[in-house]
Amino acid sequence: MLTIGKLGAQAGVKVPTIRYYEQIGLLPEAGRSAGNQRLYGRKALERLAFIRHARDLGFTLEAIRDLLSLSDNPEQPCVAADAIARAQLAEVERRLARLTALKAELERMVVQCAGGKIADCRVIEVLGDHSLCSTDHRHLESEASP
Amino acid sequence: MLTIGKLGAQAGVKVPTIRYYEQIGLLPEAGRSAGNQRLYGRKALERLAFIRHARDLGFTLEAIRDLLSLSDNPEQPCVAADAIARAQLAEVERRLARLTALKAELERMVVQCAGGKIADCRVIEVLGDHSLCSTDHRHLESEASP
DNA sequence: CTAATGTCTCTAGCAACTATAGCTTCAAGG
DNA sequence: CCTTGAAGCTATAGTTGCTAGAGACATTAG
Repeated sequence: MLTIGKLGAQAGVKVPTIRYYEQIGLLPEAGRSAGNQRLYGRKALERLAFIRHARDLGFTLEAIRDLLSLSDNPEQPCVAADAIARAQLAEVERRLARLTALKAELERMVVQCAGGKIADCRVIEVLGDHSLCSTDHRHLESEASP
Repeated sequence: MLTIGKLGAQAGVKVPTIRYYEQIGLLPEAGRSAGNQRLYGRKALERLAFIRHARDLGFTLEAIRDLLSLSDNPEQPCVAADAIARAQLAEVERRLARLTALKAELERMVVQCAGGKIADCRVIEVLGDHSLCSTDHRHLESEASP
């Protein structure tokens, strides 16, 4: 049996985070010792590892909740889990595209800063003036005006 | 003179967000009309565009606060602004690396889910079992254990 | 002049934790 | 056996960057 501290160390999750996961129902309420301390077994460790891993992959806690409920009834078809993974993949690809454009722009900014005064600093200038942006990068304007 | 709505439309920032920026001191308190409504001029528009642009590039509001205070004294050397931009670039590169690994794993998950039952679905398994991860993708274990 | 839209303040909420305070329990050393 | 320090407990509040709602006042189009 593991105390919450050992569990957290093994799963790579901080102690308050484990209690938080229990509080929001991602982890079942743990059994307690005589002195009211939480005790965990192998199943809890696996479940927490699952959550940890999914978080690392960028799944929201809501998506993880869905995945867990799927894995709790393993006779259902795989379609739902597949859909969740596909949605996440699409989201990841969107973020990748954004970050790539963003990186290009930041590199441009950094390269152009020749160490002069702020007055001629391209970092400030580029941030202040949209027209200095690279060609067709439109900075989420579509996203931000709904 | 622009009302807050026009300002927001021109800068691509929602009205409550502008009030929020004023509240946390990123924008100075705006002048008011006879009827107590905020009124903005060209300078406010520029400052807001700067903030908007920097947010799009992923700068935190704290970093933006620093950049703004820099640009308010334009006789200083550029080094600080350069450092902020470089830090931002490094952070973006970290996120890119993570997302790229993540995408590979999600693709693997989606491919392996061939439409069977959950019981044989790798999507769940991959997330639950670290050892099934692709080669050397270590899922931030280093980052998460401080 | 009225109706619709816009703006005002204030409060509360979102995700996903993190931190603090003030206690109790546990494991190990002397 | 006792003490001390780490680890645990609960409960509450804070974080970042907004977003949403309520209820009242201002402005503008027809």
